[in-house]
Amino acid sequence: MRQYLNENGFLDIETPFLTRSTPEGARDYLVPSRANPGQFYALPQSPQLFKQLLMIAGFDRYYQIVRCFRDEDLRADRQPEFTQIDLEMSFVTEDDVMAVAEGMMARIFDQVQGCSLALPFPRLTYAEAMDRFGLDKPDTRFGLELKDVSDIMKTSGFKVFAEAVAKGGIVKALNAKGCIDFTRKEIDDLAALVSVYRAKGLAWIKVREDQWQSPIAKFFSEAEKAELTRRLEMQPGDLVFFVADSARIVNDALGNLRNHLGDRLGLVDDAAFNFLWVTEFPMFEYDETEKRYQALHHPFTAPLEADLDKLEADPLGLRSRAYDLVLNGSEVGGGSIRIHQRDVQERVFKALGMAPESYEEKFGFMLSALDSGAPPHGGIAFGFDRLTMILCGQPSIRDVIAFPKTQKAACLLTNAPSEAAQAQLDELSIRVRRLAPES
RNA sequence: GGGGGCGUAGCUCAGUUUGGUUAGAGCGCCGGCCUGUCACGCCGGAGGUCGCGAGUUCGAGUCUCGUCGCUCCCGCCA
Repeated sequence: MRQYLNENGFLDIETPFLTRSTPEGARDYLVPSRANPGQFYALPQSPQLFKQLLMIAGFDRYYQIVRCFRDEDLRADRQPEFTQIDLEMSFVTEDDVMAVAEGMMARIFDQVQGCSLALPFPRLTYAEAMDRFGLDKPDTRFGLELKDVSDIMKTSGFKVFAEAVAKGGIVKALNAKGCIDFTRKEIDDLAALVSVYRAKGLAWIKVREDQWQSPIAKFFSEAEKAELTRRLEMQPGDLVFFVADSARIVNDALGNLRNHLGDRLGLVDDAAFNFLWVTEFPMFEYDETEKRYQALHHPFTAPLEADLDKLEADPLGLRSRAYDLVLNGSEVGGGSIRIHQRDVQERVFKALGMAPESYEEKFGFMLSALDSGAPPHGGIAFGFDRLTMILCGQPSIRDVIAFPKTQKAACLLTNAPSEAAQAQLDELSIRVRRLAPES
């Protein structure tokens, strides 16, 4: 990686770990400042602003293999401290960043796996990924694609489907080819699986030679059946699943069901490395709890030029110049072309519900840097641990991290975290509140 | 914050459903044999508070309750 990046004119530059907390994004790890009682540093979630400032300062190709910190709950592929291969380039477009990323992946896979990757990697827009796979990180090692059947179902006699469409939701289907022998219990178990993603049910049709065996088939007209058969390519022996709800729930449920079935039916080639770019992510999503828009990627991502007028008019319809690198259904990298104009950056902050005083206080240094003639720039960061995990064929990120944290973010070796001595706390002007033993 | 799984020898695990004498296997370890295959073979051996604590029972690895830990998932992860 270093060789590749050095050869391509990238300069390795370190950025601070003791930095300031930023409002957007994951929960920060805070570090108390002894010299400034009552004040705290935050460990960086990524060197995002620093690398942008480096671009503005004239370093046109930067990289860093850097530890990042996010205080969120752990998963099989998530540690609270993790390593990114972080890079940024000036005067570039998506294509330039992707080409560098592809070249680096090709080098890594050639040297580590001895396999040559086909370049360039396929690209899929976010909209198409969601439509066909239900997830923004589709595993393209197998088929089983989802099909939207909302238009057929909106007038059907099956009220659950028709009403879901009437309320602005969708109905999608997944044809599990040849799975007609699934037992009632197995189907019930799959229904339980999708209920985790808030799907209220899992409808199904077993396609027999002469008829459909299904709790819902009786609600469909002959015309509807014919159209379903055509669109879902239904053949005798097939088992077709349906979920109706909001688009978010339907995609989440069927997308995860698809991955489950792909694995269970042995459709996944373990030796394959399927890379895929997902592009044109939405700029914002709506946070129901906080009642405001949130950046899907981060607030410094440039909106798609063609959508710029939606920034105020239709924030949810606004697409961004963000891209993710997906490998075998796992997000292994993500980046974007950044905002390099102050007025656009301010409009984005405002769309996020931040008042000028607020963003001036938190990001004033960034805004004034943009004022000083920022070049168009963009970059990407790869999850090094996650990439290594996949390269090693391991199911857990802990398998490739020395001294990993447990799921409760503890280190069993050193017994960290631990209580601090009173003298240390005194120096830091920190008073610890004891939790009540029972509550 | 919520739901599930697991905790038995140094390691990986079986045994728990239907409670019953000395709790098993593979690998590893120790000793011996073999000795032109010191990552082979043969023989023998050491090694376990069955996570912890209560309870039920004549009797608990097995059942009940509690507790601790690990783990997977949902939420969360700009």
